[in-house]
Amino acid sequence: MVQKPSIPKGTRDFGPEVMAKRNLIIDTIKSVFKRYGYQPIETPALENLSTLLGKYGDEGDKLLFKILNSGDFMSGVQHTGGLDAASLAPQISDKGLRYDLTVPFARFVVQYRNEINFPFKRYQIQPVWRADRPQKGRYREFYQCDVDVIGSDSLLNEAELVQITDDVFKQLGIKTIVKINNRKILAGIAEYIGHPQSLIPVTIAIDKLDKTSIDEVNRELLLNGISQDAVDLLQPVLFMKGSSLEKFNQLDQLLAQSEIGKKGIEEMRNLFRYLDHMQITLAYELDLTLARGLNYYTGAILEVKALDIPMGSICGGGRYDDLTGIFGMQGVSGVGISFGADRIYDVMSTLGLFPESACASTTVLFANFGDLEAMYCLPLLKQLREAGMNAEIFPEAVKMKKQLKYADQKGISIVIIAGEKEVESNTVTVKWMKTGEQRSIPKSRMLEHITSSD
RNA sequence: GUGGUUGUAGCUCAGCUGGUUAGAGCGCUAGUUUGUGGCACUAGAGGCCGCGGGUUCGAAUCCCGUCUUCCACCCCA
Repeated sequence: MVQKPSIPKGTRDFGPEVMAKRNLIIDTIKSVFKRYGYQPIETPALENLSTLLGKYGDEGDKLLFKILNSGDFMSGVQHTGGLDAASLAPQISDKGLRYDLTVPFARFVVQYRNEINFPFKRYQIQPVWRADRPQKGRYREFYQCDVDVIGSDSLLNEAELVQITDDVFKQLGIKTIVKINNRKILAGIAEYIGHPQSLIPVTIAIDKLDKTSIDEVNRELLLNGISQDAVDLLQPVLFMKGSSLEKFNQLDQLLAQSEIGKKGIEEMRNLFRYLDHMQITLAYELDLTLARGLNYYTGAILEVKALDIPMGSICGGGRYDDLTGIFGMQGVSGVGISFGADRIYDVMSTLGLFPESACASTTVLFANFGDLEAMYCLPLLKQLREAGMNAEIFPEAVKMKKQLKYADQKGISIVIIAGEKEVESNTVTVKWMKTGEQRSIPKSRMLEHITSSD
């Protein structure tokens, strides 16, 4: 045998059973998006590296898949800077695979700004690629399902996104908690502890609080040049207890001197007020330790975690005030979230949340007894399909045992048996696979018999 | 990018400190049942022991490299 074929690390093939379940997730998400008035767009897998680079921080840049230029791309290369990847890469690659859907969307908005009707509500469900090292719940190619509304500052949008996650995860049967925070509050906290410049290291450090100990976090803060006094000031924030409303009241005290902090608190108060009126059924809370790395967020940030299972966030997003500014269009604010279809799949799969019916593709199978009998079946087959039923005929006149086994494994619920006897008497035998019950029916009444028994 | 881990039949795995024809369960095929799936019984097929190199009289087993898997970190969906 030749060497077995394989696929690149971190990528996957999806067989029919897996696809059925993936589609269940994606169809659910899509239908919810539509119900809130979002419209679909798609963008190319490839983007110019210039639109991708610098949007996700240094870490993100490293994780970009870069595409080699076509043709004799080495001919014009200057290697005065040495032969290392860093100096060579910009010379031999000017395209890359998209890293997420938000940045391409910002590019799209700027590019078509004159044709877009603002506020623009769009959804986008496509794969993205990251040159990460794969592990559980982390792939190099995975699907994101993004909803964003751009061109509106209203916090109603943030609230709506929470409502959407509520709808999606309720429908899929996943118990979740939505963690909400605000970059402005984080900035206020950075001001409060006297390190307004160190917003990013501070947030990254406190983001780890749910993973490591408070001592670890404090150590990291000190390592990043935060003074001991500042770390001491931070402690009451990290240990803040109580309901979201109680936390707001405490923050009022702490951040009284910070304009941006007060703005953040006000935003969150309003958001939570909206949420109260939306009758959200899943849990949501203010979580001051939620940071999120993507550095384009400026306002609300949110993340959804599945309860009952240890897994990274299955959904995340936030408000970005100036993502389009990078592409030369100022003053357009957007907010959006991204559902991780692959992680949602993993969660549902390990929790056994997929309904059995998710896999059934065909409802009715006609057994094949030979050419003559098959021709007897063909008009009946067409009749079922026209009635909207998924039906097929077994293509070979092999033993019935084999045909029934095929039906059994494919989850087909009804088998129509029409052999010599049935052809002669102008009937069909209808067999229900689940119960084993079967009945002889005049062929003219087959359709109503099958549809009425559903 | 750093540290670790894994790879044996289609799948899940066993194979002790190197020693003859590499095993099990499930699945698959055929039969018991010439027009009846699941259950049962019987028989059978199926392995470059991830790939490449090395040590040895002898390697699935030891060593090196490589790819892959999974985990922790980093970061994230």
